[in-house]
Amino acid sequence: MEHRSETPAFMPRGHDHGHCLETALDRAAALCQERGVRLTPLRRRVLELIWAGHKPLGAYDILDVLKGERRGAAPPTVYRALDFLLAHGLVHRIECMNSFVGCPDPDTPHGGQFLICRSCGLAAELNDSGIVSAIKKSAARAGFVVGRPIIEIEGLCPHCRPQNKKEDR
Amino acid sequence: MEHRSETPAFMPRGHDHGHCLETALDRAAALCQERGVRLTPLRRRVLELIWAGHKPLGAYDILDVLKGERRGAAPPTVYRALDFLLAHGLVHRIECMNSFVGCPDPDTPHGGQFLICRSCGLAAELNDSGIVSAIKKSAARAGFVVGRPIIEIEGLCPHCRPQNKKEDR
DNA sequence: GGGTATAATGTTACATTATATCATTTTGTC
DNA sequence: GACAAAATGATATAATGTAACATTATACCC
Repeated sequence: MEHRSETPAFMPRGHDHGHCLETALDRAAALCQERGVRLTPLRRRVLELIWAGHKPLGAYDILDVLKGERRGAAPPTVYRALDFLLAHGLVHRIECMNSFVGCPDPDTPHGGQFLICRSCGLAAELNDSGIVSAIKKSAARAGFVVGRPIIEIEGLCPHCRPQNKKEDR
Repeated sequence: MEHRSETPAFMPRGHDHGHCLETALDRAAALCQERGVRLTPLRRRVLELIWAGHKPLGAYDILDVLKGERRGAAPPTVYRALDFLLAHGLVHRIECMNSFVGCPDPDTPHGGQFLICRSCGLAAELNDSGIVSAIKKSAARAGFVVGRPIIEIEGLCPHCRPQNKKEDR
């Protein structure tokens, strides 16, 4: 019924983020290679900026960095790169924050469900078939055919919730 | 496990929308009375405009109408009324559309799940405990405490989906 | 390697959505 | 009526996103 990924949804506090970043960029390169599309330096850089952490990043946050690095960086510069990354499942858009977060599993197309901590701002992606099937079931009862479900769950992550019952850290 | 409301999620095509509107305004008035808050003419008017149909309405769509009715209507006029209506559960915000839709059941505070037709733009609210519990269960597994779940499901409504198996219309 | 079509990016302008701030008016209460 | 609080008016600006066209880079064919 439910899917368990190899890595925890919320990474432990002191985790080796360099590894996350490197893995993400390598997978992106491989995926673009396979699909015959180009991960240009700009697109790669935007992906890298988004993967700077596990907090969703706004388009204009990205732009602010790019402005210091490229001559004519402007909104379309960022939005076009984001369009590409979104189209290839390399990042997801967090609607309720107008922000973007890296996808840890871009190989198969999917929507994903997002846990967003209201305290520290971290976001984690789930891919739980139980949630999706509950939605499909309920929607079907209303005669509705589900396309893309947007699921963004605001709350408190394991690091920020009051009594920390989690073993790690 | 699941909740069935008395009215269907998507109203039939030729339904008596005047009834929806009247009911919504009456309930809003009663609710504000109970809570000792003021449903001023402006707030009531904004609610009425949102309830003009079952399609989510943007703040600036509302503003365009208000501009023809009041001297100094400006963005804050609308956003303040919306803040009030949101705070009292009279309307919901649809994040993925930057739009607002009337709540058919404002008496008890709730988030709701929204089915949004990509063809005709109609939106319908669900309140399915199965979806919510699936989310809570999956989130708990990640050590996450759920606050407000945002669930917006894009797809095709009973009127717009290809083979219409629905009895009504 | 040069020519050509396409993709990607640069550039400018503008559209849309939302908030901050202070002034004024209205309302409830004494 | 006087006063405090709430609501609205008014102005400006911030934040987010897109349209349109020019230029540059890349892939492909010969």
